[in-house]
Amino acid sequence: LKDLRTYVINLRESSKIEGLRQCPIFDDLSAEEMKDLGTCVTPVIFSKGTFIFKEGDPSAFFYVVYDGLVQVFKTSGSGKNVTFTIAGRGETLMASALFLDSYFVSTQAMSDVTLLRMGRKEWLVFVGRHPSVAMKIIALIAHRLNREYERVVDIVGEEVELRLVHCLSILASKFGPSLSLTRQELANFAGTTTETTIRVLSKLKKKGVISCSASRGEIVISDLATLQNYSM
Amino acid sequence: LKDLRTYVINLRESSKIEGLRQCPIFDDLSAEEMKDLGTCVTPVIFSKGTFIFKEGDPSAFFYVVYDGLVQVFKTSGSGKNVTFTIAGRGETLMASALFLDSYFVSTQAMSDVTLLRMGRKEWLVFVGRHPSVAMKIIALIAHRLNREYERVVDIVGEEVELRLVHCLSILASKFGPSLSLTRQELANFAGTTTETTIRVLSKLKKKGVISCSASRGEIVISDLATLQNYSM
DNA sequence: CGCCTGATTGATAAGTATCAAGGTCGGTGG
DNA sequence: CCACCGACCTTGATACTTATCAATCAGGCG
Repeated sequence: LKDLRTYVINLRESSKIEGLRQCPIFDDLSAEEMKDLGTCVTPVIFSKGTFIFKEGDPSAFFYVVYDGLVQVFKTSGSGKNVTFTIAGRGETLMASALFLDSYFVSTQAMSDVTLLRMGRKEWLVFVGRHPSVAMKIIALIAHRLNREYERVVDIVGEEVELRLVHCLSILASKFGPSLSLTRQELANFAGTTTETTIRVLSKLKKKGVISCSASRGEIVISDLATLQNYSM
Repeated sequence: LKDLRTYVINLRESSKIEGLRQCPIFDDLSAEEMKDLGTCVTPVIFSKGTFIFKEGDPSAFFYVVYDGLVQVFKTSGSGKNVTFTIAGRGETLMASALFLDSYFVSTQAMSDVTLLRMGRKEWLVFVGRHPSVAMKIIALIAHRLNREYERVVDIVGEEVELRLVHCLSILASKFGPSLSLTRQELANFAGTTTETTIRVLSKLKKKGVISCSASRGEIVISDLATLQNYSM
């Protein structure tokens, strides 16, 4: 059992519903509707490092993160990984991909992760019956799209230093000032190399923006305000 | 009247509906529903070079391109433009932005352009009443999002040459082998400079992938197949 | 204690942007 | 009709940013 990397678990109905409530796309649903939704949903655990799905897999399940962190990324032709987002509690794993035939990104558990999942068919039917959810999904992807547009502008127009600062800023406003990330993971997120990331981080450390205690897969941001309107 | 850069025109109801029909998000609507939609829509002309809306403007209108080409882009802090897409007949101009408070990209007429537009409020009500449209929109943005993800992977992981080839490939499969673009416009699309674009194009010309007749704001792709599985 | 992963630093090379200078085409106005 | 002007294209030389390669260091875990 110990080696099993993915397994279904039991969770009280109330916990499932509470988990779903974390997800803003369901904000407009009544208690009744949430209860219905809860019955369609199965909790699943993926242990650290497991792939939840891979790019190109047929899109079979809708997922909401109940607990843990999941990395969402693509791998380039030359084998580099680019991380697009790190999903935490209450976030969906590409809710929009279910509207296409296959997933267009890969997802991997960064820690042991509990997810709530639902078959694609049921999900599509559910969304079709709840326009409010559909509209929230649109708003959500619009945000994502904008973020990617900004990332492209950043990569093309700005220097690595600024890009890394933006990434840190995004991550810090989502997860707080203390980030559990290796330099490698941050590099993937910013679309650069580990070495360059390290060099920039030391620079930022000198300027006092990030803390010196940053070691072994941890980065601590001491001055978020400075970080956010940083301009080299 | 000649100097007026934006003006409302009249169009027969049947033409409006025909224009809307070009847009795949309305595929599932009945003739009746299309007729209703048609009455909510106003045709507007923007002359070449005019901005239809700018990044940050409150999102006031939903637009479908009836005729002409529209550039969708963002401008970086350092003043560079990055083009995300070139919208032609039947395409929406960021249908998803209407679900946020403001536009997150700018749009500019690349030629004289006729658009069909509809107030934001009516649009949101309409989508709320037609789940099929909402779901098509989700699928559409999912595609867009995927394309941006791919673009990021390209920029980070591949060389300019390959990136330009991808851009040409995308444009050619959309607009045919003969593209009316200046090198500058292509450069913005690929996220590089005019000079680099030119150098790559001459290289491709030597290899016979694009035609020599490519001059004065025109690029002719002679061998799309080779282009599509090009690998330097 | 030794191994393995992640962090760090330095030297070097490659890819592109930038800057500079000309060339070509098309249109406009005298 | 011709000459000029401006927009676009082209080419070359140079500089800068960042990736790559190589080597070392540090800490946790079996």
